[in-house]
Amino acid sequence: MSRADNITDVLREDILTGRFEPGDRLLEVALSEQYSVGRAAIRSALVELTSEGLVEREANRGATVRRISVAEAIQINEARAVLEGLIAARAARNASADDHAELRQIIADMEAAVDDVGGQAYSELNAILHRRLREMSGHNVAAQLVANLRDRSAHHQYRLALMPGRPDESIGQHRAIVEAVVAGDEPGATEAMHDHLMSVIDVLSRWGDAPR
Amino acid sequence: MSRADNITDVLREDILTGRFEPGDRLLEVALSEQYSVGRAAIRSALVELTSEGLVEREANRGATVRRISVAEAIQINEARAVLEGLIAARAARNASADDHAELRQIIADMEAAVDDVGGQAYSELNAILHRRLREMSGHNVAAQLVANLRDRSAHHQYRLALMPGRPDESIGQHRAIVEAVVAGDEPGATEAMHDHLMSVIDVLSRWGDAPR
DNA sequence: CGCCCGCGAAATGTCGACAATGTTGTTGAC
DNA sequence: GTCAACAACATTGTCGACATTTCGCGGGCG
Repeated sequence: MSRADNITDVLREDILTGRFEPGDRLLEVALSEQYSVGRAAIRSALVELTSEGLVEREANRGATVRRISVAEAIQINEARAVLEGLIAARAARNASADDHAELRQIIADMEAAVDDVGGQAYSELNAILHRRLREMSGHNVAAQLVANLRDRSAHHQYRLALMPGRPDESIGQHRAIVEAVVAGDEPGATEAMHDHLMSVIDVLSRWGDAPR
Repeated sequence: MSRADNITDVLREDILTGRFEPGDRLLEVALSEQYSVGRAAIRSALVELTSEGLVEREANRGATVRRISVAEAIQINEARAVLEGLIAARAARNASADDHAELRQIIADMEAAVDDVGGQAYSELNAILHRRLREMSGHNVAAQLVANLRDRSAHHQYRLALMPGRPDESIGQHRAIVEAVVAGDEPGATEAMHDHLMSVIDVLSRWGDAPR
């Protein structure tokens, strides 16, 4: 431990990986000791994470890990759907032949990982695919917004990855996205991406407010 | 002056209204004296505005008002286009009869303001229309993202409003948006909003890199 | 017995001073 | 005359102490 370089990234990671759970209080002095950095650094990190939507701060009452309702998670993924639709279109326009080969390889790896238990490998490949598409799109503004939205719904996303049979359902959608991108079909890529995220939203809304 | 309540809002406003111009240095001590608040408050505000994309900070080198290129302004408005498309669809779904009347009134006011010199009145009505649509949509996530994107491209937006004949061009698009929303036509509202912002992008790209 | 006031602990907010870092201007040798 | 090392300055980053606010607890009063 004890890297004072960028405490914000460390704290963000610890929130995303579940080291802190939604609703947990984030006391400045406690974090200050825990990460062995000054309280000022912690404050700065909390301000930044607040405007990223990961932390909630009330005046004079401290900070907590923001609790994301299922309804909000749905909205987040709706926003993702349209933004990633734009990204997919740009990826279809800009991707090189090398990019096409890489995307096809990712799909092949996904097919191999579909039957893995836990879905760990598939989940990572899913993250890689989306990230590479963002990079290929060249659309920095949309890419950054999506990255943030992904973080904000990370907790729900994690639980979703655990659903049995979920990889089976999404592999076809991923293949459709890549095929449209490789074919340079911009509207097709947008629509395929849209369909993919709509199916995520579908699962979320089926959850309603049952578990947890 | 001298309101220490929320220095971030004051600073943001001063940047958006051109009190500080892109590229201007934002020295902590100078701002601290100018607004009569502690340096800590200024630091906090700068961190927040940085993650909003309005301010740029380099380690040990200070903060400046972020310079937005025309290319980035185009990306910002592309992202806005898809997000506001989502918002328009939700507004079409959720707006009440009172909302419909209010939207029609705004369009009527716009028609009356089209010939005003300077475009000041029209520009304000434009802001009101978009803001009300965001509120009617009930889609908080998209609404907040769009509000931020609007701030980030405010400087270019301002110059765009000065273009002669611009209100004439956009009034029809605004009318189409409102008509689709009032009719409850979700895809139509999305498309009308998309067309509207695409015409903004069109003007921006025609600018290319000529002026400034 | 219940309500209200006030005290105190805990946490955040603020301030000032100092350390670290980057920048600029100057001096001196080649 | 030019370039490099150095010194003075300006600015951010960090730390510690103090002020302020909030909330819980308990005692006193009706």
